[in-house]
Amino acid sequence: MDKKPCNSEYAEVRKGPWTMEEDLILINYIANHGEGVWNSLAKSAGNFSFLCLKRTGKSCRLRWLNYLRPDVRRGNITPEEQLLIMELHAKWGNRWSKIAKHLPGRTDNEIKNYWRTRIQKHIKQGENMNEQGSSEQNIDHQEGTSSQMSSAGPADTIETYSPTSYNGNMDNFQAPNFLPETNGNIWSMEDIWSMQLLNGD
DNA sequence: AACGCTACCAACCGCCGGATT
DNA sequence: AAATCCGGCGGTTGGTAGCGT
Repeated sequence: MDKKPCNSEYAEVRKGPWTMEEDLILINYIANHGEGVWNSLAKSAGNFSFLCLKRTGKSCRLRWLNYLRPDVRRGNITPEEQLLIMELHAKWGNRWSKIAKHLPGRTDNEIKNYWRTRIQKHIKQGENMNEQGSSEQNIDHQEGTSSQMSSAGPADTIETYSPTSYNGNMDNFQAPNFLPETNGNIWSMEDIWSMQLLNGD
């Protein structure tokens, strides 16, 4: 599938991390035209702005769904969410989007990452323990990996995004006086949305 | 202080299925 | 009915921050 773009305007397609400028273009476009029709979005968003959005529709969709959407919840998975993920995964397997629908604000990508990097790892560790028949001690694998897991859990892990420019208080937020040299990840969603508001949209 | 390792996350890739022509 | 287009999904990878030695 994934047909090759035949249009010359697609000759150069940008890849890699999104910049704040690109985020703004995308947010602006969706604010004005709504979600969906990603391919045409990708086409017209380039014309829509003085800046060109040389991204594929897929890339735009992914960026919006996983990061820019205002209702995306960021930060730690709560124990309740973790439990739910495990339950639903036991039920449905790797149907991440399906699972995500039961976790408001969480994206399939986030859940998938969470599963693969944490839960799956701990399950494997648990299996290894069992294989070794190790009764070495009741190292709490699974819940107990939870010594890590739950501590990696809600309370004490770092907020996913902690941009230097935003201290959590929008009143004190200072908009930059220029668009930073495309290191988009410096910016939090709050920054971007506030920029959006400043733009008057 | 420097280096190596690990964990985490954003983003890309390829495939699939539904919609449209 | 067949071909094409497009959005969605799951798997994988690359970059990097954080931590330990």
